[in-house]
Amino acid sequence: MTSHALQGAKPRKTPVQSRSRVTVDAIFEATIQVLLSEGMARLTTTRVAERAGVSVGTMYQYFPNKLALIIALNERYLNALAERVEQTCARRAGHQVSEMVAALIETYWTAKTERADLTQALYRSVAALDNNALMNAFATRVDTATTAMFRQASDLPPEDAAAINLTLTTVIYGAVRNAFERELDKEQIAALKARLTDMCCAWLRSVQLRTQMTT
Amino acid sequence: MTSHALQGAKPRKTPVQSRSRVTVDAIFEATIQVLLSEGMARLTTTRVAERAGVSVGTMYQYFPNKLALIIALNERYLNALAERVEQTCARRAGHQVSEMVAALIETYWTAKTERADLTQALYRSVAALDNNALMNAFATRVDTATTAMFRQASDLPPEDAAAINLTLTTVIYGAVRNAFERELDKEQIAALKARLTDMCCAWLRSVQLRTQMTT
DNA sequence: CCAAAATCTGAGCTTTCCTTCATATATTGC
DNA sequence: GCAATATATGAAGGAAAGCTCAGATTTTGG
Repeated sequence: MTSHALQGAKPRKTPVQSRSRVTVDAIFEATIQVLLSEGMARLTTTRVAERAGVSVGTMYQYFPNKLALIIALNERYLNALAERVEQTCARRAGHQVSEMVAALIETYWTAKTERADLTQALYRSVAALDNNALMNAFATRVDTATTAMFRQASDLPPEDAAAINLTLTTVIYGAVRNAFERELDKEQIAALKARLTDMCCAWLRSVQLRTQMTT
Repeated sequence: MTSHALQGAKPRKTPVQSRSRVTVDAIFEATIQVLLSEGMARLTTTRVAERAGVSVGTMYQYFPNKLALIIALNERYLNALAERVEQTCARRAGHQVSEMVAALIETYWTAKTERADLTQALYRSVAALDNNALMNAFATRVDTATTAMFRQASDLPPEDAAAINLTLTTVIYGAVRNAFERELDKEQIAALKARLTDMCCAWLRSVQLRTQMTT
């Protein structure tokens, strides 16, 4: 089902000349703008093409259908996000868990905050896709990076990394998303971020205490 | 915008005879089934009516349009959920925060787990609506109940209730949702639930320690 | 400078689906 | 039993949107 869901979602043709690369970029940008101004329900191929300043036919030369366009847009965004998380993780090898958690939250939170409206629009567009594959692929990729990081924490038994990773990432990603779906002002958002970090660290300390006792 | 989004979403006619109440129930149940089997994208009025064993015209007698149907379905579900949370909250007045948190997680988690597939289908249907109003109304209602509960905790300064409530609910609701969107087996889900409770409690203890010191 | 390849165009075909309404049937109150 | 009211029907109108294709335009490589 997973592989089938992504079938026919690949670009029909890959741009080779520079003008077509410009075209594809324009289409992506137009998709974002339509998504923001009209919402997923009113996002049509004609509207996107019009906004991008190209004809519908051109759009269909690079995306076999509307779904493929939305999927490609999300892949683009998720890849960029995954790269940032991977960088963050790579830089924290050997540090303390608390630092790792803080860095992870920081990275994720900033990435989402930079374009909060886009973040929300994309969340919705994936939901409308009825397609788990996309998010799962991203989750797996990021999980690999974060688990590897936690395994190299200076103050954590490496064998606990996987379990701790699952808990932390679920809480962090979930909380961040929820924070953005509520309509909160900047202060509340900032306060939440600090408390989320606190909470994760408090839990980690309690876990560390427990493992010390049994040693 | 909020009020406008819900305009025309009210039932066109309220059932008065018992047979029509049966009809409306059948339509709701059919909507759920179509949502589960076909997904939001392929949910059409004809399909719903067919599944419900009524004609399209009948459906339009109670719901002015497709959107209203989806909204009504979600309202129904969210109201039931809100009631359960309110009950949970009412029963914990005067208890310790840790008990409150555990009860809140328990309630929320079970409600979502009972029909995990429906939970996910509804999450997606709201997303497709592009409608914050619905979720906001629910969030506000539940927040009132939980904040009131925390204000009556035996081991918490009442003035901290609001802030603590925001943090806890964001983390809990977010984490629960995220847990359901990942494809995890039952064991992992159960483990997550326990750790989420642990985490909230660990944080609360650290907050209590800090306020004790300054007193 | 020219042929081949790449890219672009957009009117229009087709499909899908929402919604209406004139008509028919069932229920209620008297 | 009979009017008034409530409820059900589903063919058909109409609008919206996805997608195609035959031909025009631009770029490239030699």
